[in-house]
Amino acid sequence: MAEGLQPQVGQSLLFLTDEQLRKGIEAMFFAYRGFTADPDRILAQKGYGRAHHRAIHFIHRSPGTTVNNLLSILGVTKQSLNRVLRTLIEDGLVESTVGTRDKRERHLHLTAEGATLERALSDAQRDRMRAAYRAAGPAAVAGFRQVLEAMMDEETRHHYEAMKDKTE
Amino acid sequence: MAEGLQPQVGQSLLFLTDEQLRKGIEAMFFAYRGFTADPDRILAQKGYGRAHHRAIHFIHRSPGTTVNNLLSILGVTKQSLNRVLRTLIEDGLVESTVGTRDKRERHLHLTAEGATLERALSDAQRDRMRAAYRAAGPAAVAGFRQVLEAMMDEETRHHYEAMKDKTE
DNA sequence: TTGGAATGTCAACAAAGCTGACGTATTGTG
DNA sequence: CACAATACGTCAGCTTTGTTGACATTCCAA
Repeated sequence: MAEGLQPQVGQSLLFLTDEQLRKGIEAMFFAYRGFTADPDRILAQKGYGRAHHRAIHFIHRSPGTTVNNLLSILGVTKQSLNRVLRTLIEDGLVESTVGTRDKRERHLHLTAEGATLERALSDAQRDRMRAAYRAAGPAAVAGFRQVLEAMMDEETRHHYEAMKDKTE
Repeated sequence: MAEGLQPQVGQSLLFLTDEQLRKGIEAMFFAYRGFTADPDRILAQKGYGRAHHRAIHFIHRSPGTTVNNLLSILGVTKQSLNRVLRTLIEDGLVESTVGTRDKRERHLHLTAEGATLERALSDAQRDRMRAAYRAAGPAAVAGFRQVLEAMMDEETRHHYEAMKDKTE
């Protein structure tokens, strides 16, 4: 809508045409399906869904995290998260312990069984990611990350940045 | 799980470490939320959801497409798509016409009102995309697309490729 | 011409999001 | 201390969007 109105400065803005943007949008849609396909298959066997995967991922990522913290990372309501956490705790994949400093808080950890599932899920997802990275090469990967980061909401980017340097 | 076992060839495989892959996975998760946030707000006002957006997008993209074709692009069941299409048709955003050659088929088009909503949705989504592209630059965008394409399922990539060159 | 394949519709159910209300335990503050 | 705020859990009820199963219509080929 806007691009057609401005003169192109050399060829440097060709990547910003509506057509290029539309392709990017569709690429994002189709790629995200591939991105979730492998874990989805594993989850379906166990009777879980993507919501369980997300909880498991971020508990693994930040062991001992509180419910509230998880809530703000996932961007869902506590009722919604609670439904998922309850089943994971009942099934013995997640452990919830009362906080020592603040007893209102619950600290979340994966049990051995939970860690096993986490491993299976992230192995599957990483395998595809690795294949894509390898096919595209390091320079493309850097660009990939740059664009994704620029696409995030301001607040979301803070969560992302905060976790970025944890283990490097 | 696998990376630690192989010797790194110079520094060229550093981008394939589990840690790098994990960051890519989280970037994908967080970015996708941003990617859908703007259209979601518009849709919520009108009482629609993401499924309506996807239908509208691809009908706009391929006017006259059949239900079956749309089905294979979207990767959902016909019953699920049908519910969405029915409301869009009832609300006068989409027109369904019986096929002339094969009367079993329905050909789908956007009405003027449907095209207006499509415009609003894709403007919003493109605005964010454009900002991200502009911030990252043309080289990063090329890499972004490369990695996304490599991440798609084989069959999905065919859909993507088929639509790629339609208007260029 | 008739039976099977393809296309699309209706019904009922499940996962996972949401809002709103409320209970309980704990913490912090005036 | 009294009381407000915080953290968490839960119940009820609704919405979106996916699923399977059953069925009507249409086409095509034996």
